[in-house]
Amino acid sequence: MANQEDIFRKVISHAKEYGYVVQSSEIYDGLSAVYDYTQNGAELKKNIKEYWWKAMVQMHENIVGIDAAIFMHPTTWKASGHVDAFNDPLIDNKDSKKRYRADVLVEDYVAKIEAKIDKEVQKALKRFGESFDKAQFLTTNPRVLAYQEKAQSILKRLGRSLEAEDLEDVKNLIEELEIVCPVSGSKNWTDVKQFNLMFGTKLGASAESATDLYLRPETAQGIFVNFLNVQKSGRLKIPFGIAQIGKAFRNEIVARQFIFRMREFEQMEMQFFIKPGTQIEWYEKWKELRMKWHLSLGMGEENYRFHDHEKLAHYADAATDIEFKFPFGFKELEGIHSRTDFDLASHEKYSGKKLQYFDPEINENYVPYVVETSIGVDRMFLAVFSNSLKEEELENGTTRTVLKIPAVLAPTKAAVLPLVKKDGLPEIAHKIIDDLKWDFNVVYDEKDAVGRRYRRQDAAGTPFCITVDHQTLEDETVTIRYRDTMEQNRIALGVVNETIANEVGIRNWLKKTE
RNA sequence: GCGAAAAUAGCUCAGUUGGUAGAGCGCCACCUUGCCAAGGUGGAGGUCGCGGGUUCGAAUCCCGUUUUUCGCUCCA
Repeated sequence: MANQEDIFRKVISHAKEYGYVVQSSEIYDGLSAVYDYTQNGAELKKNIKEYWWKAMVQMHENIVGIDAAIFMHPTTWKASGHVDAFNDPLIDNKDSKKRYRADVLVEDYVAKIEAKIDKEVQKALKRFGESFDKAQFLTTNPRVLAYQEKAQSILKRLGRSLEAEDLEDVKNLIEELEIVCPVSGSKNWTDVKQFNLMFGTKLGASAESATDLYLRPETAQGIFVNFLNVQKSGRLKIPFGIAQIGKAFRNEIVARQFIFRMREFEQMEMQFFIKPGTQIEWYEKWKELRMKWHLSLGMGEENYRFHDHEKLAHYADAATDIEFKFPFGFKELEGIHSRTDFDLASHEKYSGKKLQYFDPEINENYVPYVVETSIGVDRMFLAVFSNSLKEEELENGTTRTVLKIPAVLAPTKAAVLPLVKKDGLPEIAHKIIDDLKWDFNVVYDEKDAVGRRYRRQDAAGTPFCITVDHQTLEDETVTIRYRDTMEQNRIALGVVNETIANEVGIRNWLKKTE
């Protein structure tokens, strides 16, 4: 366990030292759970997104990509269920330090009253035997009636207070009912606080006329509200998918573990619209396809697993996570959900617009079902980065730090190194750079012994080093040195570009799982 | 948000009972070398997370605060 923590610490400090990730606003002591991607991190992130986009959009004739705005009409979030599901009134017990949802505490109390009613019924049943009329008993027994009245008045008051956002009254209610903490047994409560997991903001310059807006807590809704626009303009036939990459925002109570859980994060998701009744088939299909995508990067089959949800979200009828073995254990990397027609049907209801598809095969209109694949860009970044960082023991007893980022994703594809900085070697190296930079991110380095330069590129994650030496002057060949194996080959100057292109091309990587 | 621990140079860390801020690596310049890191010389870089207090004097003791890590809690 201590070892795991050490590894994670190394990952974080390596990310900083080699220009991948730093804490946001570091000079002002940072901002909790917000991180910036610096030069190499920005490239890696961009490459991850491109690898996903090409695999999903470019390689599927029936999937198109969109880019919806972060701001959306506020009603969107009522329709999606986020306004209700993301608003929790919470209260802490000062003695046990436990936190509860205030409404749940009250509801539990009511449940106890209902249990008492039930007990009365059981007692009566015993007393009167066969002739017992339960319905009549419930409407006439004075004790039961008193319980019922109490339960109802509590729930009414709770509902009223929550509706009016009168949190003080919710606390008063808890105190009046003398609800105790199940753990400490004490009535020593804090005030009730509202935790809204969506970030709110205002649209409109003046305060009076401004509209309350939310920063989107998921990108999916931008796809659902545009379902018909895209389907019609693209003349798309079911089954088809709409993909999107974009930022989402959640005001997490606890946001931690580096870039694993951030308040501002980026999602890559695809909503696949299908005929109702075919969802299981497509759900299984996408589970398989998405796992193949992950495995194509060669980061080790043993580092992935499916985790099926037992408790399903309000919108889903089947859900699984692809989990990855992060330095802190197996955690969710991607979610695959069968969302039914929940979202489109809900938007129909709230907007009053029909969001249906006319299926010419069966001559019928229907609200399509949806299977969603949703992966966190930042989590994917962390998966790639943490899995790539290795400390290797070499034969000569020394160790090397190497960042074995899959070449297709590596920020810098090659370093060009003159063996010495004289005899015209730097000039040749610069010429090679001038050619390669049309196609790849490349760097030049002439400082220090070449062995040390190799190690420097290893640690930065550069998969190839091209070295210009004195033989280059004679026969126009250079050596290419491979980061992962440390092997070198001598190749002709004329095939350098092609050689690298083969190694980093998306085609060759994605084909690995076909 | 609660509890615990931590914060000193870009990185990893040392700093004794409170007495003028250090090392290694890295970085920059020059010299030397030249195919798997750590030769030579010189140099830059820190008001010790921030604010307050105690003291003649605080990196060190006390209080507060911010950030990070771990545990709890939450996680559509």
